[in-house]
Amino acid sequence: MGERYLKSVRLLAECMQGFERFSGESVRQHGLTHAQFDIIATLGNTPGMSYKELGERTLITKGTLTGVIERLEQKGLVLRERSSEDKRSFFVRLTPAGDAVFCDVFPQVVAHGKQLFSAYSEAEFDALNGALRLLRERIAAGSQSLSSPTNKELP
Amino acid sequence: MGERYLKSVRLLAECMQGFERFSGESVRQHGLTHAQFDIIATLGNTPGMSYKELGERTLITKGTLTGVIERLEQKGLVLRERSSEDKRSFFVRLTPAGDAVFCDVFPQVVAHGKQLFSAYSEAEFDALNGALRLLRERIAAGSQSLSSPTNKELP
DNA sequence: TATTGTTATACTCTATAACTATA
DNA sequence: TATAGTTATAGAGTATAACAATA
Repeated sequence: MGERYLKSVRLLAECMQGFERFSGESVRQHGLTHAQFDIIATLGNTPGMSYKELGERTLITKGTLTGVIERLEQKGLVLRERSSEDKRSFFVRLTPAGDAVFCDVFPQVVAHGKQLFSAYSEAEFDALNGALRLLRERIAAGSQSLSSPTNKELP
Repeated sequence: MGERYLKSVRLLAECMQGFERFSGESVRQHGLTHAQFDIIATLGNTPGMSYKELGERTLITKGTLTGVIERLEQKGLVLRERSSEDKRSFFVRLTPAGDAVFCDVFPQVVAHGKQLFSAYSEAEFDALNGALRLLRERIAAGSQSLSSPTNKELP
């Protein structure tokens, strides 16, 4: 079938995979797994967040998250504090050491990325970011209509 | 700190993650893991390929690949044949059952995708695909200068 | 009753390295 | 020697479900 958007999806996957080829090596060299770096990168440049929010952002389910955070805590990279508002909830944030790793690992990813994007013009940046921003919007809109079970597809 | 392309990378990751939110559920409902679906999707609509090529395309290392293929073989979804040219090498391809799964799982991913892209205009498609195609090219060019000269070209 | 996070189970993936059999 | 794939190992991620404490 002429499912045209399949090409978009495949392109997206190929680009993401290509980028992971870059970043994966740097991440592993720092003794971090993909899931662990996912957490570090999500917490980086934020004041911290709850397990729930962290799980939603990283697509890591709560049962798994407990273990991943535990290992990062043992490495001294993250900190857990009970929320004062909701005593069921934890607030997770990077320690100074965790922030140092974030700042240390990311430039390495960035160094590859810089090389990758060095040939980009202003216009090409705008085109890429514009296209991705639109896609992200549509994905977000689609997620909403899917998560509510009563919502059927539109004509 | 004006690393502008970091925004592109983040957008790319968010889009990919958003799409995985869609596809992940369908894939798991069919009893496939992410890695297994990765193999199925890579073998789909191809005459088959060697472990080596499969590993390069999916970023799954050879030691892991043995196990993943083994499980897919036990499920009757893939077939391994010794290459007649190079007797060290195997040729892996989907069985009819595997192809059925590919055709069965993919439309479900596609059904979500179709809804997602239903609001896309011709121009928006062109913009997205053009931007992604350029990015893929640049990533490929960057990869060559970094690691092995494995040249992958798609039509 | 619903939600946040923990624990338990069983399995899969992962990196790495040593191994075989071809080349 | 080099390459394609296997095996072994130890650790980590994963889905799922039952559970505790809190809301």
